[in-house]
Amino acid sequence: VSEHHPTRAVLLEAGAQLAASEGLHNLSINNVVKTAGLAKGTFYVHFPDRTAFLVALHRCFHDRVWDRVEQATAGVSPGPVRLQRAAIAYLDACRDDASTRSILFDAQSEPAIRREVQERNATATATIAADLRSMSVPNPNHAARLVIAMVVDVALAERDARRTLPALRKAFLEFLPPSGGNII
Amino acid sequence: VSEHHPTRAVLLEAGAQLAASEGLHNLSINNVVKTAGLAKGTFYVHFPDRTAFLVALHRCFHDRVWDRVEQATAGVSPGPVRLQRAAIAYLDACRDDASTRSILFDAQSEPAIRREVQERNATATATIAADLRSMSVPNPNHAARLVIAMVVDVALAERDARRTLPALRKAFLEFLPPSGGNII
DNA sequence: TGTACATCAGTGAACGCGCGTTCACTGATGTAC
DNA sequence: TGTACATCAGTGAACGCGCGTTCACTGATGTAC
Repeated sequence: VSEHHPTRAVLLEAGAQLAASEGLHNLSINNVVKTAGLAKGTFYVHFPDRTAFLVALHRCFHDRVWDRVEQATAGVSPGPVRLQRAAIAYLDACRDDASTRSILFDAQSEPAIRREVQERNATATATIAADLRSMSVPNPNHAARLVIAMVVDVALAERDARRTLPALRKAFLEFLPPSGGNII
Repeated sequence: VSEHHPTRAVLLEAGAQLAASEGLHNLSINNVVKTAGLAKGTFYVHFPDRTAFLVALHRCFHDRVWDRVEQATAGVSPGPVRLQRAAIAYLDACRDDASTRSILFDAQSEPAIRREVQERNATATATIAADLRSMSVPNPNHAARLVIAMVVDVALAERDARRTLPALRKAFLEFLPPSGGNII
């Protein structure tokens, strides 16, 4: 099975579309192939089982979002500016993606996805910790974890509101140490 | 159906026990009645459907935790001390309750539970906002929301670790404005 | 050019399974007279 | 005290349903000679 087979992409797109319409129970294989306009057997040509599909779906989502974060922070050295730019790029990306809640939050009730999220978060934690360390925050790794918790919460709130929530973003940025609040 | 019927309590206890053993899929009615040692029909004597059961289960959990928070903050006026005491009581209660992850986090993929959590969080937000307001935090309501996000994240981390994580708690308390870190 | 064969994405009927829910029934308890 | 009836928590077999997964098959494409 090629990693970039077109039919595989059709299945993943159908999955993202169903994830957008509230809830993990919509993400049954029956629904996915129906939405994709393919036979049920085709699903198993491209994915060994449902879990593998969910993991692939999550990777797509994360890659999409992470690309935007990297684009926004390319060439910026660790510090408060990079941290703020990363957060804002992340929030904008999540706000624009209708599958955010299902894939980022709900899907964590599947153990396989939770492991995946933890791995991805480890990368993000390291980056944010570098920013915080350069800002002389005492506990950079633990603090980074908490920053992620806040950003994810803002992302989910904005997704539910279907728009940017500037006051909430501002409150978040004010939680960051000293120099915060200067580039928004 | 009496609100405090003993058989009802047996069903809820069985539910809490199953929630403790990783995952919402364990919380099928089949499993609940098997664990409770009752016939399947008995379930429907006490609960109209599965959703109502999950909501009741969540209320039990929340009441248990909230009692401890109120006990820890009784008579303390709004401010940094009350905020810290509430957070610590909350964290201790969640750490000691094996069903924390399933009921606080995973169950939110059920719309009915999410509504329930949002209601309960509204109460908590109001209390925390009062504390923050007395500490002259600019955006008390939004800030309170973010404080909850951090506390919940710490609670889940401690639950997974099955122990208190003092460094993480410290990092959290240091995110709180000025006077923070003085009573731990 | 034509023929024989291999490959492999795609198909869809069929499978067993566990789920949530229903319902006619049981049997203990309480009440009326 | 004994009898008739009402109540209602508890029972468990049965229901239909949608799920994830399997598998023998199709048919288009590529390769060998």
